[in-house]
Order: sequence, then C-alpha cells, then structure tokens
Amino acid sequence: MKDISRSSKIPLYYQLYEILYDQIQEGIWQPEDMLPTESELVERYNLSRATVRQAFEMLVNQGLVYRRQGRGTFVSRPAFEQNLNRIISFWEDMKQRGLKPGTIVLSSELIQAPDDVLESLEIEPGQELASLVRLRLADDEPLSMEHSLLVHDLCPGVLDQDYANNSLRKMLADQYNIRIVSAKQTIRAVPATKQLAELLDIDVASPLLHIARISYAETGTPIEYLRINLRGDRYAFHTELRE
Amino acid sequence: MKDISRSSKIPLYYQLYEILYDQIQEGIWQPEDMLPTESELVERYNLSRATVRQAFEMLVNQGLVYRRQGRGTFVSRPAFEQNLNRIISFWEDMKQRGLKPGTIVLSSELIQAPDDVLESLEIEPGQELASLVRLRLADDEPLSMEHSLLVHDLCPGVLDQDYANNSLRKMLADQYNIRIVSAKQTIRAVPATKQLAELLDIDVASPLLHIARISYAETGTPIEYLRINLRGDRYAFHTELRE
DNA sequence: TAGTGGTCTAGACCACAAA
DNA sequence: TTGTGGTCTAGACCACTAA
Repeated sequence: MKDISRSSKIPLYYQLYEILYDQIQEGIWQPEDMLPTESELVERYNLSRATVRQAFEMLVNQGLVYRRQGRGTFVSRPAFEQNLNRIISFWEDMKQRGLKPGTIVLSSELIQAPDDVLESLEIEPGQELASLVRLRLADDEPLSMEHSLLVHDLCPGVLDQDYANNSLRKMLADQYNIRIVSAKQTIRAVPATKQLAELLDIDVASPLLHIARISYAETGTPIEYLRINLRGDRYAFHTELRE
Repeated sequence: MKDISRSSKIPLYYQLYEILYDQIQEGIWQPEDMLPTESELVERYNLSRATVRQAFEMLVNQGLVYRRQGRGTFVSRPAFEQNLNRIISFWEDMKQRGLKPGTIVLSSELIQAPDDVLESLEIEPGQELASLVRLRLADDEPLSMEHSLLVHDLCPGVLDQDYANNSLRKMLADQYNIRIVSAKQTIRAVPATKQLAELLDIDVASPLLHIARISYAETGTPIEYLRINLRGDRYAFHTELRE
C-alpha cells in the first residue's frame, strides 16, 4: 500500500489526495461505497484532521466523492463523462471509455522555441523547450498524436524519462513539484496532413479533432503548450451545459 | 458596511464569502485589484485565519479571484470565453465573437420521430416531432447547419413562428413557459456530406465540427434533440480546464 | 527584510444520522 | 448513544515576492 512521504516537497494533503484518487480509479471502492472516515485516515497516515479534510475537499470539488454529515464520504456515480472541463490524463480517459491505452514515443528532444508559442508560454525568443511527440493507441489502434512543448528551464532534464509508461503530469509533480492545475484550450476540426494520416492510419484530409492547450501551474505560470490531433472516427467529446 | 453575525446560523466563513462576493459584484474592487489580506480580515471581523481562508477558497473555486503566494489575492479578469459549459444562443455566440449573425430557415415541418432519437427524447415510436432546419450565417457567409427536433406535444404549434428572426429558446420560454436549463452534448469531427458541402459552400469531405445535443427543461424532461454541423475552417470552441 | 499566502497541527464544540 | 462530517480557534513554520 502506498504511503506518505514526510520528506517529499509535495504537500501531505496532495499526497493523500493522490492515494485516494488512485484507489478510486482502481475500483477499490465502487460507486456508493463509503470511504475511510476522517479519523481513520488521521490514524492511518498520522496526519491532522485538517490535512485529511483538505484532501477530501479536492475529491469533492472534482465530483469524485460526496460527503454526508453524520454518515460518511461516498464515491459518486460516474456522471456523464465530463472530459471537457477537467484535466485528465490520457490513461484515465481511456479507462473511462473502456479502452486499452498505449503510447509510442516518436520523438523527444530539446528545441528552440518557435515564434508561434512565445506569447502563449510567456517566454523570450530562443528559449529552450522540451519537445515530446507521442502516438497514442486505444485498443492497439492509433487514436491520436500528441505534441508537448515544455518550458525546459522549469523542468530541466524532463526528457530523461520513459514517457511510454509514465504520465508527463505525474513526472512534473513528482520530480519538479510542478502541479498543473488549470488550462485553456481551443478545439477545432481540421483535415489530416499527409504525415498525420500515415501515423494515424487514416486517409489524407480525414477529419481530426485538433486541440491546442496551454497548461498552467498553481502560480499561473504557463508550463506546457500541447497540441493533440485525434482521429475523428474514433473520438468524441462529451460535456454537460448549464444555463 | 456589512458585518458578521455570531448568533446567525449561517457559518462565519459563508457570511464573509457573501460580503466579499457582493463587494466584488458591486465593483468595489476591479479586475486585478488586490483584496484585503488574510490578516486584515482576521482583524476586521475577528475571525481565525482558517475561517478567512475558507471564504477565500469559495471565491477561488468560482474563479472570481486568484491568489499568489507572496503577493496577495486579486480579482480575476472575466474568463476566457466559456462557450462549452454554458448554453448560449447563436446570437449571443456571434456577438461575443464580433460576427454578424444571420439565419435562413431551410425547412420547418412535423415528422414522425425517427428511431435514433426515441431514447434520447424519452418518447414512444410514432410520436410527432417538430423539425426545424436552419442555415446559420456569420458575416453573411455560411457557418453552420442546425437541425432541431422538438417534442411537439410539449410545444404544439411551435413551428407557426418566424425563426429567421426569433430565437427558438426564447419562443419556448415566452409561448410555452418551457425553460431549457441544462443539456448534454457530444462533439465530433466529421466529413461534410455532399448536401452539407453545398449548403455550407465548402468542399465535400471537409472537416466539420458536429454537435449532437439533448436539451432539458427544469423538470429534467428532454425537450429538443439538436444536431449542428459547423464549418471547421470558421469555428472553434474555447474552454478552460481545471484539475 | 517584511509581508504575503501555503501548509500543518492539536485541539474544541456542533449538527446530523443511524442503531 | 455513538460515530460521522461541519465549523472554528490559535497557534506554528515555510515559500515566495517585493522593496
């Protein structure tokens, strides 16, 4: 069982949040199951109650659990997939959709920042970016191409990792104490270029869902410029609207 | 100046939240203005710091303010267009984007409900639907094709109106007292059919953003099944994500 | 260096639900 | 009555920002 590291730079409440989050994702608790009580977690992990509550609060804000005074904390039923308002990893997304995720790293290198991302990432011309290109598979079939550009000064050496098996977000959190907490994105429908068509195993000019996303750390600092091209025949967004 | 009541049943943090919320709404602080610090509020209202932080947290969660370690708490700028979480009319959308809206009604008729919408609209086979097809223009150029299917029993005679100049939502609210308050939608990238290509003045198989949306009244009753096909070269969604 | 918000502790009392 | 989460206090130390 995972534990909490006192020496880590990652806040205790966040470590607990990750533990609980993972356990819910792994299905250790099913919808409507009651989670451990606050006092159980206080004892189990040797934390104060306020710290435990802070972790729970994150889960509540995400709609993953709900709390009832006098009763306990329970796993929510999965809502209509809400993959447009929340930042989730590719792996989580595939799991929610019942598909088997796969990743092939196509390239991983340091580059000079191209002009078109300078403003988005709030950096100067010539600054170095870590460029990571990954082909994503769902049930062993190509699904999408992801191109990440990271401000290398903020996470030096970030490319010395194996991103076929590790989440970039997790690496940023664990190794550099950078937590991506918000993002802005634009979604378009675009035709597949010849290169994309080959990689994704579709016809040239087939419709793709194209996402351009800027991700920010808690401080509001831009961390990543991400472009995703998703096969239009294999992927759809689901979202709920309010008045 | 409003104050906090210790005898009230309303939690102290919530009372403070309301005070700050109102003051922001009243424009006492403008975007980018710094709010009082935690310790100022602790003194001013005789609260503990944790209570003050709880009030701030609510404001942060709503996106009304943001906080920066070492600097302070500031009023947020009005957000990046949030056209994926809110139901807005075509008119409002065009206005926000600075484009001139236009509408051409292509067809308006009663039809038997096709099988593929029965479940979505929670109706029986053979039930009558009002079908309304509109071409939408932006700056006098074709932008999208919208096909609405309405449960006719809930709004009889709804098609006896001029939808070139009137909003369907407004008509439902004014004439039938039906307010659409929530919706679920799916967004895909699809190739333009020959018919759509002609209407939208694009090449066959050009990428389109396709939306399928079910809209619900306050009671949770499905009202409308809407399909929109938007030109990929002229339209993009913008949205913000959170952890 | 002074002042900000971020994290964390160790208590306390309360409201609510279930047995 | 017992155990749950909800509210609140009074501290402490840390990380970051700006002067």
